Amino acid sequence: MTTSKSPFPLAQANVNDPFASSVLAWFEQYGRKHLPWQQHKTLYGVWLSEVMLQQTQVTTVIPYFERFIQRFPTIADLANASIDEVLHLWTGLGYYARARNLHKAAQTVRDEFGGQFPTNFEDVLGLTGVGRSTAGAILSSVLNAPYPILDGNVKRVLSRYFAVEGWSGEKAVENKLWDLTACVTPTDQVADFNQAMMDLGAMVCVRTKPKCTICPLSKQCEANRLQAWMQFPAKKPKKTLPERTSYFLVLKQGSYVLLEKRDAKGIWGGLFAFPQFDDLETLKRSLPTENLQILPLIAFRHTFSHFHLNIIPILVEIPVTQVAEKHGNDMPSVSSKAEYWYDLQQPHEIGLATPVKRILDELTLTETGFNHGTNHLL
DNA sequence: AAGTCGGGGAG
DNA sequence: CTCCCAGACTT
Repeated sequence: MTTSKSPFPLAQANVNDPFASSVLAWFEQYGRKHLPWQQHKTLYGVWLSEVMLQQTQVTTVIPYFERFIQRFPTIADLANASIDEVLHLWTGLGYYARARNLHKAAQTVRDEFGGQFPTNFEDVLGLTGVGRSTAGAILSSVLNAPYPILDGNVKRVLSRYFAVEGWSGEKAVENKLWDLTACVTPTDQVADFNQAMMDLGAMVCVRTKPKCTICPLSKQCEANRLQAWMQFPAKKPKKTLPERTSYFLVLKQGSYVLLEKRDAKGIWGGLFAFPQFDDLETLKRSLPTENLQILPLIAFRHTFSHFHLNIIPILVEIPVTQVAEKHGNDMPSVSSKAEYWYDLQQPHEIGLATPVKRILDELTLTETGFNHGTNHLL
């Protein structure tokens, strides 16, 4: 017999406590109950939604979730799919490590849990891409298991209600917020309560101009009492994003464009992208033959979490010869930097970063003649 | 503890 | 432009 003490405290409140009862009463009347992943709840569907929702707004996730579930109705379907197809369905959603982790975790479920998504907290937490909050969200949402959650919404509600000082990026503040969420989360009706806290944060206790007059917690909210909602939660210390410039080689021959598969690690990991260079000279030296026409397309900026990237696409067209018609349509192997000639007329389902997809879409418009040869990138 | 990972919604 | 979103992982 074991008394394994989890380092993660369970929900500790009673549903009749003022905090929980107020939140649950509000949820019954105003909470969101018709989101796609809330219908016919399954561990798989809620898991998928929670991963997609990491650092991503609900309205953005919905169409991705629908497409993903339709293509991969079960965990087995996901586990048995190729990573390229998974990344293809993730294209545009960002944070692509989530897709790679999701795919790997699906294979873990298949191989180590007999295809059944685990219901034990430690097992769920062990799946790659699933942290404490996501694990708690899944098990509480589907099974009413008594686990607290701590996402951006809950952090904001609790930071204001208890007037918590400091930025949640600091470990001490993070721990304090975890203690608080465990304290206010009831042991019953956990699914509704956790959903209610997120809905409150998303609909009432919003970042700017919170609707305190209609908030079920305003009577006991410390920030409201102090008339200081803007001070909570403390803002992340801002730093000016560094700026970089890259040249994208758009090497085109007929309807084919050269892409290469990026390393699994790093930015746009596992996606296909144009060969990327720090300067124009290096790009030119990489060209297969001399005397090819260099045509700079319109430059644009793409912003990541931690830097700005100025992108200068360089179009280089290789004349179509008889010999050149024989581009292999083989997908590159798993080796990094594998080359792949992307056919604008018959695009393969692979993962593409948004700026790459944008350029390819423009090329496709030109290629199909729909745009009468006007390239918007020019 | 700090840095790394996208892209977009909203102001 | 700024700020941040149902965060997790790596170093």
